[in-house]
Amino acid sequence: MTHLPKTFPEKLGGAPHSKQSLRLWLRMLSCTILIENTIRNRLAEQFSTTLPRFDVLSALERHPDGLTMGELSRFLMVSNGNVTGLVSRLEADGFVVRSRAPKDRRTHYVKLTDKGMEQFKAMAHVHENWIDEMFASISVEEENRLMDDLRQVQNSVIRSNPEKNPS
Amino acid sequence: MTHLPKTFPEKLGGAPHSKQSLRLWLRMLSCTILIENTIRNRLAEQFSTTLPRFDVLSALERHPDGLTMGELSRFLMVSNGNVTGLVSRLEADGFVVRSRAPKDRRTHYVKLTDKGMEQFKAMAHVHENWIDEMFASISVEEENRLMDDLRQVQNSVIRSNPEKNPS
DNA sequence: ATAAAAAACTTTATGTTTAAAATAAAATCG
DNA sequence: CGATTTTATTTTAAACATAAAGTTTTTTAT
Repeated sequence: MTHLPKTFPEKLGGAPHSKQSLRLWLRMLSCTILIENTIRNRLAEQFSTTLPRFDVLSALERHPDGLTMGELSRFLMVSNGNVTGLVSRLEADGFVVRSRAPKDRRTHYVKLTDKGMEQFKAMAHVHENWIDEMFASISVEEENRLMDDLRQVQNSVIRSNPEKNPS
Repeated sequence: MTHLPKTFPEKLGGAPHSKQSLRLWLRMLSCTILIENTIRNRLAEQFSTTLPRFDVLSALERHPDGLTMGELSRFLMVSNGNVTGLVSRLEADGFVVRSRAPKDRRTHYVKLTDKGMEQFKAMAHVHENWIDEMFASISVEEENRLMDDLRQVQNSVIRSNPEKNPS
């Protein structure tokens, strides 16, 4: 169970890598949670904000022309109902604004306000330093290799799910 | 204060790997969310359950002697209050049992019931197949490399956070 | 022995998240 | 044109999640 036998009894026809993929997935997950929790704690301590709020501001900063609610939810890979609540709270705090599109009155465009941009910039710089610190003992070669391999994983996952990509 | 090496060339001149580490982190994150969402959707469709519930059952299956609430929350890397609610719901549904320790009456041991074990086994097999499918086009070499590199990342993150490891 | 501190867990308040249902506007079609 | 369908978003209800404060029990230091 924990140790692989010397003679690896894989079937010829394409048996998977035993539990190797599962272990890899669990390591990816714990690694991600570890980093996420670190960022979450520091955002709370130093900026009194939360990771989802930071993620919304970050997404909007990368799209200066604004995003619709649906685009935002797909970009962040969360449900659309989730985005509604987050944006409402951020709007109440003056960090973002919603505006209806003149053409299609169903769509709402969300944009950063000046206050939101300022707040994000202050956080982004520090946030990037946290990431740099956390990855400090990873060499550039390792980082490039990880980038490539993770891209392969993304492609593999998408390829394995032909019909619907999860929201 | 930190355990950074004495010669830390990036500290002086400027940006370390530029925004390379940030990009890597964002790719790790999107990759993880992609897989998580896939699993979440399939657990809902095929077993009418949720990922957090599956995670609890999975953790308990790996610890047949049971876990305390605190051990469980640390193992899953979630808050202790979160575990209380999850376990309460799972207990109400008959998948787990809580029992007080005779020695230390503060601690509650959580264990799988037979029903919980049966339910988990049914899900675990299918779950492993999902993972295998998602990683189908990743070679064994890539998987091993990713395992190693992600271990490096874990170590790097832990090393960068000397005082408190995030819960 | 007794008070203070620590540990294990729960509770509370707030916020996040999802799936599903509801609403509303636009596009399609007969 | 009017009916249907599709699209964009919001609302709802339940579950999930966190931090902080509270409860009970054990340990430690007087």
